[in-house]
Amino acid sequence: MSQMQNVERQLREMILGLEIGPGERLTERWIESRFGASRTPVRAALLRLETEGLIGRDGRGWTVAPINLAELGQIAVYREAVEVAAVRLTAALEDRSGIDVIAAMLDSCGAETPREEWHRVGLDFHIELARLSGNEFLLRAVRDAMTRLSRARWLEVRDEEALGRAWAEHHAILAAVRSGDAEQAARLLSAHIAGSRDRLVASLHDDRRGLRARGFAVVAA
Amino acid sequence: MSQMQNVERQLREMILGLEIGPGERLTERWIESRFGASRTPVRAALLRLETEGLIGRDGRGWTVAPINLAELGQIAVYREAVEVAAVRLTAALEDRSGIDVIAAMLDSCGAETPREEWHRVGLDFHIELARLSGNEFLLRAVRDAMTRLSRARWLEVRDEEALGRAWAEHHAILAAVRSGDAEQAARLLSAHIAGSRDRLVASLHDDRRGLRARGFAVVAA
DNA sequence: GATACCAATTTGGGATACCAAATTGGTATC
DNA sequence: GATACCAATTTGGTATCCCAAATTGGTATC
Repeated sequence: MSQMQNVERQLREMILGLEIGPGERLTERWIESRFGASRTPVRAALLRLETEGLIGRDGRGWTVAPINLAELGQIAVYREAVEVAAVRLTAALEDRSGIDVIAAMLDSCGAETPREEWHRVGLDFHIELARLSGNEFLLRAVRDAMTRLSRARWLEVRDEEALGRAWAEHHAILAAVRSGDAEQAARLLSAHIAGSRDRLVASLHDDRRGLRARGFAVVAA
Repeated sequence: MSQMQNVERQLREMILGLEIGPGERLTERWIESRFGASRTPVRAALLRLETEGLIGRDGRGWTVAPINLAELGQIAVYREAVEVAAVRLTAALEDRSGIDVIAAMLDSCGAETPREEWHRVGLDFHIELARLSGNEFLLRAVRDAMTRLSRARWLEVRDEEALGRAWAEHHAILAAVRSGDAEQAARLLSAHIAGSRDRLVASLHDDRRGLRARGFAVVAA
């Protein structure tokens, strides 16, 4: 594993895990000393994370991307387009057995499952569903969208009932795809994404003072 | 303009302009001497072009991305999803006057317009149409897709009739968007993209021997 | 006390040196 | 003539050094 991949992976995890807060300033020298790498791999990693949208340039200097409520809305539109396209492709496949693997992944979450696991499974559901389409670009788009949504979803206040509803909606989508009903799958997926977006934006909007108090930059919609 | 941006821009133009052929090997030292920059900005530029899909790693070393017919098919599916989503958004806008600017762009191409200009306008039409949606992610996706298609479209054998048909289809799409008929616009755009893909892949498939003779790596569908 | 100004520090951009792995070219052996 | 092997070269990965611009902190002036 090269130093650049090392720095990239660890820095991404720190950002996605909110160990480095949204809006925080980053200096190449700090990263250098933090991970024990020289500036060359550090800069390479920063360039890559920039294309992922996790960090951005702030004039001279680097900044962890803030939580941007308007952007979250645009991402929802974007992912709806690509996820629906992917699910339509998958529903038209002859072999849709990959669905069962995803269903098993959902079922691995129970009442005592830690919150981190729910979070990961919730993201992976959409990524793995897109993967079944066999289209690399749709998959990449969904993965990219989920990466950008990851931090916001982590900050979202979700009760037991919301988790259960998402779980049920996921299963309903899978059932539609399994039966080959592309229209039904598209309908359910669209509704799921729209509802997910509404709850997410509403939650962050309501909590924005608390988030800012924690040092997290939140850009209004 | 930083050296990194300089190298990135010039190298991108050389690749998209086929001055460096698909499949060709690149060494950091050659780029360094070619553009008079040191390795630091060269490496930064290579990392960025890699995320654009224009170059890739070939174990140890860099390779200009080959023309991949299977990939072109996947890109068509991807761009159909995002372009249709964008056009639906645009058709629902109150102010759709941006359409006229795009129409003027199309009309600036006439019988004596050089081929390069037709090529550029053909790509920009889709990018600018996506921009009207106001969704940054849809725009980025379309721009990315058109960048990846650019070299292949340049290699496509297009007769006068094909150019005229594309021009007419573009105008028909604009007319549907202007009238606010999202369904019609989506239908026309889908058909346009599918037809465009079929002609492109067929043309490159038929010419693949000639392309390989020119030193261009062509990966079969 | 406010402000204009200057020096010291910090920071990102770039250049260069070094290294290990891989490639290459030639040579000796059979 | 084919092949195995070794040295020289090439190449990407990394560390380090230098520089100009920007930021900062203090100081002198009004």
